[in-house]
Amino acid sequence: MKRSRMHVTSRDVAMLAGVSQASVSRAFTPGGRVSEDKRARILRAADQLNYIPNSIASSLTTARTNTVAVIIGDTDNPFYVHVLRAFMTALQARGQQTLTFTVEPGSTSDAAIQQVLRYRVDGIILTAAQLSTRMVSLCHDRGIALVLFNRYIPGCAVPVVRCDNEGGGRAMAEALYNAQARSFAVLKGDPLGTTSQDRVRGFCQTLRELGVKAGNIQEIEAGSTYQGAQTAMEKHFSSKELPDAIFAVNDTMAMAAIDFVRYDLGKAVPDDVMIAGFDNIPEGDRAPYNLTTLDQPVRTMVMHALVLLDACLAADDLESVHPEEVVPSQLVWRATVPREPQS
Amino acid sequence: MKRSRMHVTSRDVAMLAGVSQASVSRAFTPGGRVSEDKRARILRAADQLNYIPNSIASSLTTARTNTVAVIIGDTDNPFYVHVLRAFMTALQARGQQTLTFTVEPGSTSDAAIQQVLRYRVDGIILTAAQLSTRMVSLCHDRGIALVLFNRYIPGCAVPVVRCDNEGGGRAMAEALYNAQARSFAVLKGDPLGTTSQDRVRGFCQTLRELGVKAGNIQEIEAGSTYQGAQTAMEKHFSSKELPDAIFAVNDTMAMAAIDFVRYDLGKAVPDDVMIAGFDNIPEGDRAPYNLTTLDQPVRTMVMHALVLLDACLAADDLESVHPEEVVPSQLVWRATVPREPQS
DNA sequence: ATACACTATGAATGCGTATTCACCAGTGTT
DNA sequence: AACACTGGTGAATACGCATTCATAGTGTAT
Repeated sequence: MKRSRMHVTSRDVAMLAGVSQASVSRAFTPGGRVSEDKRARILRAADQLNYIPNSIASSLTTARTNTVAVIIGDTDNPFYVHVLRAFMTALQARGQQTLTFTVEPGSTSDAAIQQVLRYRVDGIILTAAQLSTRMVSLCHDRGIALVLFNRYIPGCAVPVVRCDNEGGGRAMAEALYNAQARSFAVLKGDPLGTTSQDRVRGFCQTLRELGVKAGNIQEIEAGSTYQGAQTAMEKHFSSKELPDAIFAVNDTMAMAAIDFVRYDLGKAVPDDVMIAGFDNIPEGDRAPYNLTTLDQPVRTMVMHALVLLDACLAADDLESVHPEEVVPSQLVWRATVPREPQS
Repeated sequence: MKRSRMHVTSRDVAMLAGVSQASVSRAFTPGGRVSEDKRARILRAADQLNYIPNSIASSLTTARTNTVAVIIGDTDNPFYVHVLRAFMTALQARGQQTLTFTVEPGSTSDAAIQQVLRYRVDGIILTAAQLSTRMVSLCHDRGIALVLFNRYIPGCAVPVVRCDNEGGGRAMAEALYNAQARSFAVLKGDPLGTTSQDRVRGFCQTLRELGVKAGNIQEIEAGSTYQGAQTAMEKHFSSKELPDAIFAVNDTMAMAAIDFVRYDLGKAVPDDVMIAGFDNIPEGDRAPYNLTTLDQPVRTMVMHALVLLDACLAADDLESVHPEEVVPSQLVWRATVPREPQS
């Protein structure tokens, strides 16, 4: 008796409504051709039986699961948590399911993708995680849309949405230079991540173009987390002198740098050292930090990613779709870098 | 030609390996009875064809999707983000998929659950979100495991894992009282959330038992977010005097309170006012805050939740499973409440 | 009136896998 | 030598739905 109502199928509904199973299916399919009165009768019967369509079965015939996998590499970075939230919200609004995966930093997302492919997701969005080209072609062969978010694979034509990381680095270099900084440190993130690489490259290159000598640009591996940046700061600046400005490749690290400078060194930001970040996470706007940073327009980027996803889904030929959508970042002036030149 | 290899099925593998489709299925099923040499041959053929089993099809026959839905209500609270991460990690480690849903604060999770039920998830974990009893029975009738996390529905026998929120509130009341606080404010969270309710109740009740008059306990609706707490603080304490101690129902609000006291009022914590939170999010441990709070053992709670989930899955009769697992919180002494009585 | 376009409907079929059933070949037991 | 028993195997079937095909019904143009 419990069992009997555990699995109400379209057939049961059909029986109660006195129609064929096919009609029930049509009644629940948006474009289905059923007369209005019959549809009403069917819906009433369905309601009475507490019928809930089985998406699994439907996916089997339609070869569409209406599910998108989001693979997120760096859950320690609040920015990517916000990205995940934005994707979940946007996908939900579109009536799609979100299959979420985290990938340990350092390891590749191959296993996750392999797993995801079993579930025949319609598309995959990959943020902040490594990926082998083998997996790319695996997805490609299966006609599964794959969109990279803020990451790209050199020499591999995959749809990408990313911030203009290099441009952001450039802009920040100019901003700090204009604020009269002449010696610099860069807190670098994941060495394998193109995001960090590009930001650092843009930053350092621009500084050199501005005439800053290489000796005055200190590149520091900081592991991309708060902890990592903290220990890196400790290691480099406990005894040695601070540079004029520190550019952290993300806000979390910038916050660690600020905390270290203030609470361990007892110095002031920006008076003793300017500090800037990248991402513009909401936490950076709070009173203790008031962090000058570069805004990544998450919403816009997410939107672009989904548009790209749809394009892949619609295209019969995946070959035809592999654009690269590059969104500019924008400098957000706050208190950790003086706005006006100091003298 | 592209199409042809887009859907490699077990039948294709069977053909190449010269066996029946049934054997291929057995070769991929953990307990499947196949001879070793045949299994090897099958796996080789599968590898050659890039075969990936179709979980959708398999779910249709087994009535198991190996997928768990995690519904999260309060994505603004870092604590629940950590909870989500913990669940994702744990589920992944168990080889299960995570279907993630967010629910707008204020709205109920009924729609999300309805949606999730279509996908025939094996279980649902609900954190920080409202839920109607109607949905509970809907899940129940379908034999779908439902576990509430840090939330319960009064008068409804659903498996629950939660922190001893009331006990935590009590402990904090004693701690603050022992630190010589005599006037208090409580920053309350979601009025509908049992979490906030319980913490507040435990706190206030204990204070009264300690002899604090009701007039010296100020209950403030603060909406559970940083922003909410900030504006609540502004509204209540811009002109009026501060109490001896403020207990925020979660760490995020406590951080907002600290920031407000320091940066807007220019007063000191804990010298001018003690401030305590609840949850023990990692951010509270950083230098600017050093927040005294109550630790919720997330890992333990997540583990309990999954054990409960398994129990529901294993039980033929869902009726038999509806325990309530209550985990104690633990006071974490840091700097925002003086440890020794001030005398 | 006939042909035609179009809609509403049910019967039948297929999606890709797990599982049941029947069968067969060995292996040891009495 | 007859027996039960075990493990390996393929044919056939079921899972729940979408979709195709054929049929009947309705109206419009010829």
